[in-house]
Amino acid sequence: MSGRFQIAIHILTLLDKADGKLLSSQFIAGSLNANPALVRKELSNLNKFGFVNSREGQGGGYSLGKRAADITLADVFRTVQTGSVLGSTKNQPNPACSVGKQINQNISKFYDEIDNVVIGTLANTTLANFSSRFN
Amino acid sequence: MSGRFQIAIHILTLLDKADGKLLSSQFIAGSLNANPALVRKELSNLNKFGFVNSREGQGGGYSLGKRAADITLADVFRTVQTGSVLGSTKNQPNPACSVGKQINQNISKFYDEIDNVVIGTLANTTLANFSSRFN
DNA sequence: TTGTACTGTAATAATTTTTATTACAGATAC
DNA sequence: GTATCTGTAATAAAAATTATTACAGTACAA
Repeated sequence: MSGRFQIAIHILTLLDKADGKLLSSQFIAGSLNANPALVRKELSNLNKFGFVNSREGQGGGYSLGKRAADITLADVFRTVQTGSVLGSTKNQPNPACSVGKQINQNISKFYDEIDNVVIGTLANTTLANFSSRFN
Repeated sequence: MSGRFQIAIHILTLLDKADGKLLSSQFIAGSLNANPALVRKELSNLNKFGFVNSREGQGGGYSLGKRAADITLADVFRTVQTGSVLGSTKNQPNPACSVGKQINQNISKFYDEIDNVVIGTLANTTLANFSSRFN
């Protein structure tokens, strides 16, 4: 997987600490040491899920869209999740082989179970909780 | 993450089904629909961990190095694991920012916890169990 | 109403990671 | 000795990720 989850968490932690004050993508990118356009893209995605508010124009920027106590890391994870945490499952095994024929189905089902365990665990931590670990 | 875990599981399932009979990397690659050299590389890695035996020369090939009931998917996962299941943590945030300064440490610790949950769950399934799901 | 400082988003390029390919030395059976 | 394997390295191709650039749209403020 990419580093998107970490970026999303970082962004949301900053916004929580900002306590309602708007932060610009440039400021956030400065903390992340990443590209403002990339950060805006992630912010745009978080906005789509309602975890972030944005205001355009001069003096604009971003703020949390929900209370930090009402955002779990499972929620955040879902915004960036693409495949399974155990890896890609896009092999195209040989259907003439009895194992090859069934492996994708068996792996998929198994991977889904693991993903659910991960999400269940992530749901135990809120943004407020995570954020409180910073001085 | 890459597709290595799936490949490793696929290989081991084939070897379990082969029931001691040696399989060549070419045969395995045929089932995986992947490259023999890549498969040998993964087999070589599994061998390093003792989960696979190999025999060189004509008529050679690979077999399981332990009983399928004694190999858990957590064991297999460890052979291919590089970073956390939640993604790479190689950002270099701004140390001048109070969040940036501490985020890597906090994320690392948190990611480790999740990885442990995953590994704990994977430990509940043995290769024998997984393999039995195939007709 | 014009300039300035933002977001939103697309297009493209650079980088990194993953996978494939090729090659060949070494081992073993026949 | 020759054919058939493994072991491994070097290299190339492909895919995914991240960075960069650009610019239209929006809002504020002088």
